[in-house]
Amino acid sequence: MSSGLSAGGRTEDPERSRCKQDSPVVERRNRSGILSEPLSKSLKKSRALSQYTAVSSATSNGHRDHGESKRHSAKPQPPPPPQPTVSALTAAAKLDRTLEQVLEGQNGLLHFAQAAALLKRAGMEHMLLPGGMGMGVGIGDAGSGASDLEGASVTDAVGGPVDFPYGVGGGFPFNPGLFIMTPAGVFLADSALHMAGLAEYPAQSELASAINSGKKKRKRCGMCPPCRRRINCDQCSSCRNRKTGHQICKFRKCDELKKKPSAALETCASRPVSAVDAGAFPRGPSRLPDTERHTQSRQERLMQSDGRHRDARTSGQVAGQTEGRAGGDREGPCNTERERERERGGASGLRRMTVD
DNA sequence: TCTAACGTTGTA
DNA sequence: TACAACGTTAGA
Ligand SMILES: [Zn+2]
Ligand SMILES: [Zn+2]
Repeated sequence: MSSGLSAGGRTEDPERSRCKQDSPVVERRNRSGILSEPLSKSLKKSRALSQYTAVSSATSNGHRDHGESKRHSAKPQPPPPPQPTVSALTAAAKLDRTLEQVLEGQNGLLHFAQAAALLKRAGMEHMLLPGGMGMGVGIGDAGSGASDLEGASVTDAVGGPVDFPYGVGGGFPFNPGLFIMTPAGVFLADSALHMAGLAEYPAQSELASAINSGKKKRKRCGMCPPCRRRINCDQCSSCRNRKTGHQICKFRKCDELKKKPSAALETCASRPVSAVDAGAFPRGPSRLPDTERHTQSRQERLMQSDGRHRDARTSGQVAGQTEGRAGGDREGPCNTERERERERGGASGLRRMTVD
């Protein structure tokens, strides 16, 4: 099974083919560090996401037989681990995972820290706050929390908005939800600025506008379970069709991106992404209106049910070490909020700030 | 310039 | 409604 099958069906991806032939167990890592499973050759047809989802629990890791079982009756599992040979591989994978997880966690926390720092600074400048915003800016925290941040979102790591360690600064609650972190920069929700009395803070970037207007592509939030996942399942249609589909593995598709921009905005804007996860905010509609989301329904469900539960680590392929790579998607926070805000009222959704 | 991935569109 | 493919954006 694992080995040599060249792409099963359609065009074989160069990536896969080359790796596969080598060894069944070989981890195929691309420049980004994303691992691709040895795609089962058999997988020619794409299975519906629902299928992936459905089975996931059962197969967590050791159970699923390689591709065969999936094809047969068992449903294909999504990202379950490809356990090729396992032993050595596993060990290596573990190391990788740990590493990347740590990195990721740090990355996420870093964003928070950055955002917090920005806000803090801004607050000080504008409000003449005493300096002690009480937030040491969790960088330090990041370090500690990072380690276990694996599947959890940053928010989770910090305990949610309520527990946000950064504390309150000068009366300004550093609620993670107020920060919109994107690879392009850190944005502050309007509400955040208002709270801090910085509503007038300049800096709305063009980028924000562009994204809002839909001209720019949104980016992965980098914090949701799918984003955290570094392994390409190689089983989903996106993976199998990577060449022509140009889509990221369904299990790695950012939750935010799965939502329509407008929908995403609602979600994000209403409450912080992380906060949402944490359940800290009452948040109204966690679900987007059908009209708003297309892909979301199936994909989201899929990911939520599967993706969230089983992390990349579980899956077996560890993906990227530092995902620093690739074009396009580095981790960043969700910018969907902006869009949403914009729909609601204008472009004042977020303010972008720069950190020094 | 290449690759990864987002967004859109078309088809089943 | 979901999948597949294409075009385009974007980072390295
Ligand atoms: Zn996949
Ligand atoms: Zn995400």
